[in-house]
Amino acid sequence: MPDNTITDKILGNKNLKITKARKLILETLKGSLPKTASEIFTLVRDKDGELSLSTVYRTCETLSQKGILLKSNLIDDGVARYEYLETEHIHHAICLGCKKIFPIEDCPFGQFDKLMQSKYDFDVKSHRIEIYGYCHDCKQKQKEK
Amino acid sequence: MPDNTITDKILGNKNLKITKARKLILETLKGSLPKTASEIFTLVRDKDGELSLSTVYRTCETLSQKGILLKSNLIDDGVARYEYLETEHIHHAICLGCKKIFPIEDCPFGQFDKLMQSKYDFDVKSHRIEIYGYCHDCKQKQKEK
DNA sequence: TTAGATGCAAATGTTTTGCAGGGCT
DNA sequence: AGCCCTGCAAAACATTTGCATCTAA
Repeated sequence: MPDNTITDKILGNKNLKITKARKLILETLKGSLPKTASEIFTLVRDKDGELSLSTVYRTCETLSQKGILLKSNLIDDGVARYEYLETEHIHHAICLGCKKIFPIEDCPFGQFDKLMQSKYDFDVKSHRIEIYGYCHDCKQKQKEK
Repeated sequence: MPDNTITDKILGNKNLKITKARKLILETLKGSLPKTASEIFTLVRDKDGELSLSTVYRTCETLSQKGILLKSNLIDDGVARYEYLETEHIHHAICLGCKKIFPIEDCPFGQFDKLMQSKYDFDVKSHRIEIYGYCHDCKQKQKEK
């Protein structure tokens, strides 16, 4: 009676045990914006199961090291965030006003990796682009000041 | 007898008092790679003056908010780093092996800001590109394993 | 059965803050 | 003089870790 969900496959392929904690965290993060450990903790609790905060930290760390999640500090507020690493390539725009994170589908990076290779002898594994500015809403508010 | 160094001008232009702490920190950061608060603390101490660690934090925070420094968490090790925001546009490549940070002069970003504007109505103030991979040295070591 | 996962509580390390004194303008 | 800046020590947070218990393979 194998209930092979996508989540199970992901974990299985990386030699990771399929546990409640891992499934809950992946389901919480899937298709959503980057979240902090304590946000994940709360979301999981609201949904079904109980997970300790340290398990959230440990699990997110493990999944990040396996390349399933991406750990980042987009907002530079001293809190790490984890996001599901989609196969598609996604970057973010961060509003300096409300600190909201907007996903950006366009990646202008095309052949840059090759340049890094030839010019710096640097093997590019991944890259991240972050854009800082003001979103539509906050732009309005700025004008009102 | 105005000894108007560049540092003084920078501070003056932003309506910031010219204090020992600010000068020391700016001089320490100028033209160097991103540094943590405690690295700055040590470097300043080794050079001339005494600064408390909390002053380093407070000053870096202030200078970041004025756009003189850039605060970042490039390495995702839970420690914030501050760097002097040069007029020229510089990005970084971070080696996943030794965690060293390499400055990259090339910016492939040309007209991307305009796209952000028209497609997302997002006012771009600045952007950051981070590249993760293996530097020349660590590439060698990887092969040896 | 057994290595690996989890929960709990305590420890660690970074960053922030309150308050009193000192320095810049 | 007046307000902002700094030092010190304590507080607040985020994250990690040790150890005992549990669980997936």
